[in-house]
Amino acid sequence: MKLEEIFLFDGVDDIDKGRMITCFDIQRQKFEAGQTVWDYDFSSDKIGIVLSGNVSLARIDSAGNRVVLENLSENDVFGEMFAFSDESARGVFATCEKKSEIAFMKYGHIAKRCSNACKCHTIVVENMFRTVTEKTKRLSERIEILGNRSIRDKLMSFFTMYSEKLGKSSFELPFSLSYLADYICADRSAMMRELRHMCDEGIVETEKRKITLL
Amino acid sequence: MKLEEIFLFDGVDDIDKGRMITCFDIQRQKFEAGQTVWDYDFSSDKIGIVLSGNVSLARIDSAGNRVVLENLSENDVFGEMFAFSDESARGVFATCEKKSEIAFMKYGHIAKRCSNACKCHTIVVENMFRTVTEKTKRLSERIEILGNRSIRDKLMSFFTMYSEKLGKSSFELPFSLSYLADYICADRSAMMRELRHMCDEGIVETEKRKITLL
DNA sequence: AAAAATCTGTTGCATTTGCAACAGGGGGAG
DNA sequence: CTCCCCCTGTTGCAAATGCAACAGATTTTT
Repeated sequence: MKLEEIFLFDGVDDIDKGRMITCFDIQRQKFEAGQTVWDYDFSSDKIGIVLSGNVSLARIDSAGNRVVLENLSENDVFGEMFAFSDESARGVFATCEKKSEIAFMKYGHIAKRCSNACKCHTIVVENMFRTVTEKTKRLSERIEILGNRSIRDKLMSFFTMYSEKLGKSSFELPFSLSYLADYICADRSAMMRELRHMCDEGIVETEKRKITLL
Repeated sequence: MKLEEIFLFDGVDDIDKGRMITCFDIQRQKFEAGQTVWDYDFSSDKIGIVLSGNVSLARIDSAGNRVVLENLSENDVFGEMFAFSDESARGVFATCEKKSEIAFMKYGHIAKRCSNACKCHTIVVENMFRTVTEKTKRLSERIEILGNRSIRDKLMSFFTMYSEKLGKSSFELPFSLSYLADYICADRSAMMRELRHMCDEGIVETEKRKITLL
């Protein structure tokens, strides 16, 4: 993806876009699948924007458990969480799932107006705000799902939300069942078992990744 | 709390503050404990800022389960999540825990520059951005905790995070054990039992709300 | 001061869940 | 084609969890 296409510059006219890209001092960097983009052990006010590929933000605790916080794809931002905080984000890692390219820039360039005080900065801040807000929504949805105490309720929450989003009671999962188990933070085999029970009871119908709510 | 003290206006000089408060058309409203501030069934681009008291944002699903998404106190914002979205936020309610006062304003006033194009608008947007970012962090932390599959791991995640935040290995919980059980989305009695086991194994020491990590 | 509400703490029991282990199928790489 | 990897699907078993129910302690309200 080109830097000009980053969501951050939506609504900014081409001439200003060019200026801002220079002014923001954006670094592009390519990563291989499995590579760690950076860990947050050293504080930094850099943020990353995914230009291509897939990046996942995860935390690994002292016991070695890995919890995926976010899955990021094209035009998603990460690192804003730590831009302000003085406390370090120990144990948080950004890892590339696929071959990916990422644009890095200092958060300060967005928040503070540059010395030129260009008008279009306002638009950029608004775009950034919109993205962070959407992220808040995604995280809240996830909490809503994880808040359920049984696997069945987690699945139903997820299915219902996804089905409402698509406006269809029958749909194909956008990812593998393995991934779904990770997303709802449950054991895969236990999830499969529960899915089977739900089928038996006539609550849903499943066939591979195709789910139908009854 | 006075409107002048809202985080949104941090860094804005007094004269501009006064202007903006007028320009933003902020409505103050008082609520009793237990009262519903609003439900998001009807879409709206209003956001709320808690001036005093406590407000909790929760979702109630079709089965009647209640999952608290956020607990808000003085100077916290809510509703930004739905300011952009066209899809309704069905089943999300903001409820006052205590007697509370809330300031309402249209999101549009923050994001778009007003016709006067006052310079200080930029500061306000930055403040808003900072708050939303902090919220993102809070939500991520919660996901990290809920991501653990056992109550023990949830507790350890929470205790470790909180203890690191305070820089002490011994601390008093900022809320009741009942509340803690809700926060980690576990059954209270099961949590108490697990807490006892952890004491027996010498991992922690507990006495009422006082926790000591060993 | 009495009454009500909330919080802490405990127990038994049925159910759910995680874990470990295995097997077949499909797709991509060499 | 063959090998390898990942995904789907299943099972037995031990352990963890939720649920319901109870009781004393503490706090708040009347």
